[in-house]
Amino acid sequence: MPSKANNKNNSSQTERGLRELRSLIIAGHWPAGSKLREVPLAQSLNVSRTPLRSALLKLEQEGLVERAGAGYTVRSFSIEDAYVAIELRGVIEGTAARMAAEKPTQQQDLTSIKEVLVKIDAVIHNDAIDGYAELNDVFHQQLAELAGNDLLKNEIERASLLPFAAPSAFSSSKDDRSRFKTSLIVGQQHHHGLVQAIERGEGARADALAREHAQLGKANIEVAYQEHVGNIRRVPQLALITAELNT
Amino acid sequence: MPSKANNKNNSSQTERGLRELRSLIIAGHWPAGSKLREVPLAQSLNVSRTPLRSALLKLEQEGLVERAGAGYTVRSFSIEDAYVAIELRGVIEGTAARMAAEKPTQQQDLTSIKEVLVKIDAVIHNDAIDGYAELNDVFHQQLAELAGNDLLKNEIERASLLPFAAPSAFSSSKDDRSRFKTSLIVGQQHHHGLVQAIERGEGARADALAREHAQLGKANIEVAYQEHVGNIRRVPQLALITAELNT
DNA sequence: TAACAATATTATGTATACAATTTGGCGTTA
DNA sequence: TAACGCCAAATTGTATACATAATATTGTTA
Repeated sequence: MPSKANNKNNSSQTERGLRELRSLIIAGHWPAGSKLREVPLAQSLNVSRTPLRSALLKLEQEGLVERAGAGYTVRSFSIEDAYVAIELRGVIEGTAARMAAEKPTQQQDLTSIKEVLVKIDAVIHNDAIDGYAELNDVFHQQLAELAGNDLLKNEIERASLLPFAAPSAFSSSKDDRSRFKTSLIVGQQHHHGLVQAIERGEGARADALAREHAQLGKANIEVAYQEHVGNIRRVPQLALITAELNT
Repeated sequence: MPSKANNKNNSSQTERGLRELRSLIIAGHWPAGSKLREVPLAQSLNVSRTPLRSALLKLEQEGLVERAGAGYTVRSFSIEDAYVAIELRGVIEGTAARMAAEKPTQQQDLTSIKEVLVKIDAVIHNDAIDGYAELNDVFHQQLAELAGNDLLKNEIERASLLPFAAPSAFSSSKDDRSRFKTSLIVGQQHHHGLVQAIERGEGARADALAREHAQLGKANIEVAYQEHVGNIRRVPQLALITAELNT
């Protein structure tokens, strides 16, 4: 029987538990700092303790939970943490963009990322902004690959893991449609500039554009935060941000 | 009985297995790409499969092993990977230094890092360069804390995990003592400049100095690589670097 | 002889019983 | 009454048996 996907990555207990636990945490199902008890957690997720512990180790690596003596607690994030995470993603993406620009690049290396650019142009032109988030993620993924180094690509993926740090975080806000469309247009301008800079070997420009591009994410989070202050649990990506600073 | 350290972090099976397995891998005990079988590995490390699997998950996070279908293989690194890892550390440390400079800094925040500076000055003046590596690590740790954000501090630590990426990698080379001492003197100049830049709020300078400081690591690795080409297994930090590019 | 498929073997994935440690509470004592 | 230490309960750490999936091998067929 031709089962396309290998079992390990999709339907294993570890993977199921990881996915469900991750989305529960991101959704703010537990207040920051909550202790996660293995036995009741395993029961409610319908897995045994062994795959649950694997999932917890993975989530520790992703930064969503942290050890506290024995066992794990849900990690708490301050709004400053969110800014720092976005800043870091921008800095690392900038490094990748610079390295991509500084190495000899063939025309064919840029064909697929240019196709994504065209698609995003169309999405914005048609006001079909629902499809934007996915295409934006693809663009950033392609960008990460242009430097031609797996280690760097992995670090970019890692820097995009936290829910408020991802390139497409907050890209579906419906509160202020005109501000949001402006953000899309400016962001796409950054995208075009990035590809052009890489094509021309302009490393410093590519770096600067990637960093400035990440600033859009900060602006988005800031708006979302100001609009929902005192009620941030309503915003999916802000659910696990506590108003106070964490120690 | 006053056991100072908590058991979990030092004498647990997981921790023991992790430490031993890590040092075996770093020492190049297995050729890159080797499959790590759980049962024989567990036997040779005198732990059961459960803590071994925890250790493997941790090592995957550290980047030393990677999944390959079922189970893990020893990750292979190219010399370019080493350069990228150092570059990344420099970039992230640079971001931390910049943020430290850009935030209001009290005099007292800098007292402990300045003490480290004085100690390193003494070590270099006395030619007691054996103590340099440890003090250098402390300096970089203090630097990571000056930005005042745990998330950033964690990322710096992470970027310093790979054996060739650590701040003090190659800092005990005995092949070319005079070149090495030059490297120390220049590096310490960077250290002084970094603290001064942070003190004066010169963010761009702090960033640039941290990046340039990391370049010393690249230079060291390059020398070690050139000297031992075809025989890199002799150099501890280069043991798991394959001459060829990895796919 | 080469390629495919069935099967046997070996590996990892999972569940659970047990051990060791942590944690909270209670009682005693200064 | 507060603090210390001890004890008990609960929780995580570890080992191992079993289930399931991956891999190698062997036989058959074109």
